[in-house]
Amino acid sequence: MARITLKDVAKRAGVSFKTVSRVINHEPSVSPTTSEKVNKAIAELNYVPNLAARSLSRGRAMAIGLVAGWPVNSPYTSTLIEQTLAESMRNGYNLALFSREEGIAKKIVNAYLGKQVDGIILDTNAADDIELVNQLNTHNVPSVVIHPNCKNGLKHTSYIQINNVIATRQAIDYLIELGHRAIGFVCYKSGLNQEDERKRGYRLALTEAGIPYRDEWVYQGGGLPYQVGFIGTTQLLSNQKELTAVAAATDELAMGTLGAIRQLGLRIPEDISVVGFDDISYASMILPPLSTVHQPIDEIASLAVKHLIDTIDNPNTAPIDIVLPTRLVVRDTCKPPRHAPASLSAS
Amino acid sequence: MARITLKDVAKRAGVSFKTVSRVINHEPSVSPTTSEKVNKAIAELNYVPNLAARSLSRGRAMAIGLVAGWPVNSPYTSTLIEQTLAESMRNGYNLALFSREEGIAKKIVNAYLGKQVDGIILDTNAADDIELVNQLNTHNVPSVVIHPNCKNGLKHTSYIQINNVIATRQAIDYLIELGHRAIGFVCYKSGLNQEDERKRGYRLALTEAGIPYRDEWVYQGGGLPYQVGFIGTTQLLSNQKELTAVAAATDELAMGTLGAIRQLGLRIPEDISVVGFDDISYASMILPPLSTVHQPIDEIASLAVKHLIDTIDNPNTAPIDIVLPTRLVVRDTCKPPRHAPASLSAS
DNA sequence: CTGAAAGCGCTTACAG
DNA sequence: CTGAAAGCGCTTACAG
Repeated sequence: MARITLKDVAKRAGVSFKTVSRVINHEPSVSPTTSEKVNKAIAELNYVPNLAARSLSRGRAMAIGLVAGWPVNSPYTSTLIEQTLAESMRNGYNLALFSREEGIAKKIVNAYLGKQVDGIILDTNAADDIELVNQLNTHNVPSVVIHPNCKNGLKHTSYIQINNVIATRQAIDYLIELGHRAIGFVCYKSGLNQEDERKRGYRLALTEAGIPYRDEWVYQGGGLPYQVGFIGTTQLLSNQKELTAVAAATDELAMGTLGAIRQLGLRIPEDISVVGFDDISYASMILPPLSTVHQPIDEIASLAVKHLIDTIDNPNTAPIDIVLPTRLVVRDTCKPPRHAPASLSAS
Repeated sequence: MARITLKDVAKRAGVSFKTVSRVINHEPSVSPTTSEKVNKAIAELNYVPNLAARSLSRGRAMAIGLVAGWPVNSPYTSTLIEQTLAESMRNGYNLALFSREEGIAKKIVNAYLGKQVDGIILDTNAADDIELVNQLNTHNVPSVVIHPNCKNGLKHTSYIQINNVIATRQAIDYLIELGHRAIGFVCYKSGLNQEDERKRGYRLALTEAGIPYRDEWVYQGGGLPYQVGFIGTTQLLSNQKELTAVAAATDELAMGTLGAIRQLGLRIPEDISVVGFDDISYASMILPPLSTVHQPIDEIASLAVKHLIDTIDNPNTAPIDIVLPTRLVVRDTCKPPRHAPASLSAS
């Protein structure tokens, strides 16, 4: 089965192959009759354009690259991949996936220079990528960075993120409005923005509600998400009997929190309320469904892809620096505490 | 910054551009002196070959496509993607991801004919893809199918899978050896091979140990994994007080099983033993770590990629049809039942 | 509205 | 061990 090319179609349709090219690319200047003839030939021959050839002559790969966080199979990363993939295909672009590894900066830049991808989406969540971002910028690679852990004020790079302080406050405020005053907080210990900001949000919410912040209410651990959540919650609830609610800095942590509460023989939400962050798909799939703060991964992904393509189409497109809103999703893990203090809710 | 090409390098190194091409492709017939000169020029100019051009002249995309299951962010699918990605990059191939959607068959075939990918890995787990597999085969697309739900005896298609009956028996046999006789089984209701085979494995293990199979010990539900596991286990344990262990047909189901057991005020593994299947990464990350049957996704992925590349390199490569072994992973969710019957273990 | 030419950056035979 | 030619299948200006 020899490859069918433009010329074969042209011959069959009785036109020049340039005209066929015009039809394929939907250029306006083709008479309906001709275009119909050509389309018929294309269908009969089952012709498919060779993208490599187009890529070469057009200087476009029609593919974008995604550098995702590790592990790829974490709920956050895999969802980001899923949504980025969907949006790319919707826009006629292929998605090439790259893993974060030794020498990735060079690999990415080469993929761009070698025209395998037209631009890069980089998820910096929980990663330190200054070097990589700088490289992309130096080589003028159209790129958008998701959840930047730092911004270098670069001219060619766009940023998309959420406000973790506000996000956390949405959850803690909700708990406070329900009447909780003794609220534990479980998070990772790390120097990463996300963790620091979420902890700051927790503290701020408490303080502004007139509840003094206490170090004993906060557990910061290192290790695997579920285990940090499980161990942290067990410790918090065993030592601080006054706690009526636990907020976990991520839903993955919250999974451990739920397990720990049950293990302690307590009920959710009757005895202890729980709130998470991120709204990973598990949040709504477990029992009881987890109340959490929704991080709009789908919007992030779709905005990232669209803006990247805009930048590819027109290199003069101004970079964006956008903060997307988060929102509280009330499900079944929160309830007023058994002995609610007389009207505490402020705003 | 104009693109740097073979010719620029050739000029700088003072050789013909053909020689540069030889050096890049590590062809043996180049004198060390020349090759050194060329490499120097490449480094100085920061030259990167244009893959689109190479693709065009070589007829190779240096990329393989993966059609993964939906949702992409399930533990199984995302891990498969992760491992396929790693192995592809290790072999110098890019990975293009495709989502299962309307018209995917045509899209995939076109990606191949249009030389965006050199071959396809198709994960059929929990999907009915006869049409797609047939299409790939008809168009001679090098392809390997993972977990085929059916095999058409096609000449150009390879298969990689596990034996779900044996896998399940490994788990149930283990429980039986520990002394359990009343073992519940939670699974999805569906006509998919995987479910049917796992249920058959459960039944077989029981029967061969001289334990009569009982329908009341099996829960088959539809819906979200965690919820099926949770509801099924709650129901099983509430109605069949004799049960001392629960086997879940997948680890995702098992997550729900664990939640349900705790909710009932029972302990794992003191009161109830639990075993899962698949060994998703969560299995070892939760508390208590889940005993389960390991499905070698990494081996599956790496074998799939390697065989696919072999087939791409040499179209006469004979298709493979391989069943990879699974193995029991003992962690902390199983224990002999409280009142173990006097020596039951057979083999 | 349509065609002939040149070129995208590489590689594959063919010579020498 | 190295070079000159032709071509991969398209597209981009340039003509008519």
